[in-house]
Amino acid sequence: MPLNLFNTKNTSTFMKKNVSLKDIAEHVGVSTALVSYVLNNKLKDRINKDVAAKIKKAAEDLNYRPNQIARSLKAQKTFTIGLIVADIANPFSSQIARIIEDEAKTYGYSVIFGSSDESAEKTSDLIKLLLDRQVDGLIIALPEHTEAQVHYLQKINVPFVLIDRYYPTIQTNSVSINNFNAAQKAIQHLMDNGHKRIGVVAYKTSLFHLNERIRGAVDLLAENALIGEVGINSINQDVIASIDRFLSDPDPVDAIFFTSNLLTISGLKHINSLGIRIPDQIAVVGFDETDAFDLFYAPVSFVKQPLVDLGNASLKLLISTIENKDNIEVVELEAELVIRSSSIIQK
Amino acid sequence: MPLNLFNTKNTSTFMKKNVSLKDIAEHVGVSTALVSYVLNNKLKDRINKDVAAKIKKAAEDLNYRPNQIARSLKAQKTFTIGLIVADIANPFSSQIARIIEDEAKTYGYSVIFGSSDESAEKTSDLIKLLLDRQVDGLIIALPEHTEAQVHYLQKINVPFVLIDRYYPTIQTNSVSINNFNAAQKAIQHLMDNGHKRIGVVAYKTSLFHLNERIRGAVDLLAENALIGEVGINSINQDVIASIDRFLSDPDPVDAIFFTSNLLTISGLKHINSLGIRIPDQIAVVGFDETDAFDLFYAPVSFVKQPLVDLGNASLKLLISTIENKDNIEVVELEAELVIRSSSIIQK
DNA sequence: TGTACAAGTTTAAACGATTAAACATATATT
DNA sequence: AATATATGTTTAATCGTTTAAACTTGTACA
Repeated sequence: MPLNLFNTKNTSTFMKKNVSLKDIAEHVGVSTALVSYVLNNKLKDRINKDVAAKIKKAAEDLNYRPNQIARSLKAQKTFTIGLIVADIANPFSSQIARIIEDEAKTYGYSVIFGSSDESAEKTSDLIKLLLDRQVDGLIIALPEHTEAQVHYLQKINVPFVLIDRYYPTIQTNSVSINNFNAAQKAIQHLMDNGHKRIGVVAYKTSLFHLNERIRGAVDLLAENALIGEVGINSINQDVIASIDRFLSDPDPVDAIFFTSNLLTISGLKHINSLGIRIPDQIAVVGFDETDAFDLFYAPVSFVKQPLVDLGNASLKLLISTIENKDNIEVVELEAELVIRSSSIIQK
Repeated sequence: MPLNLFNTKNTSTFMKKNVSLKDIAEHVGVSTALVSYVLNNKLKDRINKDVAAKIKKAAEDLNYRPNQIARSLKAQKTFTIGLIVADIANPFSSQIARIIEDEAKTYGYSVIFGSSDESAEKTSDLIKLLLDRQVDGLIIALPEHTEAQVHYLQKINVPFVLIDRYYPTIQTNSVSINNFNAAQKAIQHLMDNGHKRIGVVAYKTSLFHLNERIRGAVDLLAENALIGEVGINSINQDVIASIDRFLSDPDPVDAIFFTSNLLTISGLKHINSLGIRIPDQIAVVGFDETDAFDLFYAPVSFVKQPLVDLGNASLKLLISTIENKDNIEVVELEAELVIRSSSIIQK
């Protein structure tokens, strides 16, 4: 076998060890305790200034960085929070994640995230994983059928905040919008613009927050409501079927309210493919913001959730729960209707 | 002050302590060492089966879960990786994040993420933060002017992989697409479709991977190239100026290649507002995928990066580096041109 | 009867930090 | 001179785990 001068394998055993308090202590000739006191600015008035200076210099010279794992173990606190969303690749989730990341940083916390894919089992697994890693608290967007997980978290007394989704029958910290009102804003707007027959495209789900959107719409539409139900695993197919049914109805729709961003996008694609003009033939209101709405030939009106407020409120609530605030808080924010041309008939 | 029967503050001092090996040991009446050996299936052939069964039962009954922080400290390994992206709220970043999350999980790793906002300083801070938390390795999408950070990581011998962006002059692990080829695919396609005067909208940056896109385009266009430069902090403004200049040129463009998703979206909005029809008056090719491209009246042709391959390759490379593979690997993947109606003139 | 070995378990150190308590030594107070 | 106080530093335990090494007891064999 030829000698390979460039083979770095042999040098790879050399791994620079991290500098510890012990290294500094030995370097200066004092105990690790003293080094710790100096670097943490404790016992300030007791410590010899020259020694303190020497220790600080040594820490600097050796490029000392405290091992947060060791700190966490001793302090029984990791300054890490777990964030469980449906799918970090979904813009709603990733925008929330970004807001929480920034807000967490201002409190000295880092974020470990996980995607549940709307699966209760994956949610369980993620909760366990994050708790095993000793996160100080959790922010969770729950999928369906996770009552057991919520009760478990309550039983073991872990700080957590539900975001976006929650169970109205279980008392927990939660931060969400008022989905009933949000839907009513959308429907009322369509009615105010003269639309009589309004279709609602919504998920077939047990999730309370999504059903509130339906309830808000139906409350205004009464027997005039046409509801299209969409399975989470057959979005395109069911959206198409819903729209087709809305149009072939004896009294066909003149407006459609889509109750999520994915439903809106799927619906707009189908309306496009049918050659139906928005808003002249059908008016449209969507839910949640995406670039696609801006760029659409008739910029899409939509219900805009206050993402920054949602993210910040959930983080603040979590931190105060971690810091021993013990009463439960339910934060409900109002969404805003952004009106653009997809729902306004030109005169 | 009235007595508040519902005040839970008083009970809040009760905090369920996590069950430790010591608790199991005391419960069964053995040493923690034995408990550890049993639960980790070590020394199998030496341990009394009845005792082992008792220990396992106790662990189960007490709902024992190993403290990963303590494990990490002892093992000098956290099974956590740090992911630094420009902005987790950007679809490109969040899609990559999702892929890395999934792939990491199959290796037993978790992901802590951070957004650099294209700032070299924030990148430094994030690297320090993540290293302080003892991540086993890093996957980083670097912003400009971060050579020092790369050299620092090399000096302290931390496993890391650069994704999307890298310095061709610094030997590091990296995973990216061939941006030169990607741009050429886009330009060649436009030329093949009879476009003669092609504008290229690109960031004014020192980032190699972005300049490769320009280089690829210019290589084919030669003196026919019209380049619009866009500052990262003035995207809309500069995109508008570039397009206006392209159009008012004595020899105006008949096609535009946008070299990122944000540039594409910004450009399409301006083209819309000018009432210019795509593809009849101007053909367009974008970069990276977004829902907005699908929904556009002329679905947008775009350069599609192999996100799944990028994510998986970077994670695999990182893991093998963590596990002591010592040679540097540069992975370069090919992007694919997805052709739709925005770049095809109807006959 | 003494030695070797196997079986089963414990001891103790280690990971890197924090911190109450103890310990020296010097200085002030009576 | 004896005692109190201030100053400066160390000792040792702790967080929860892992694991090499040591220890105990029993059994087999010469």
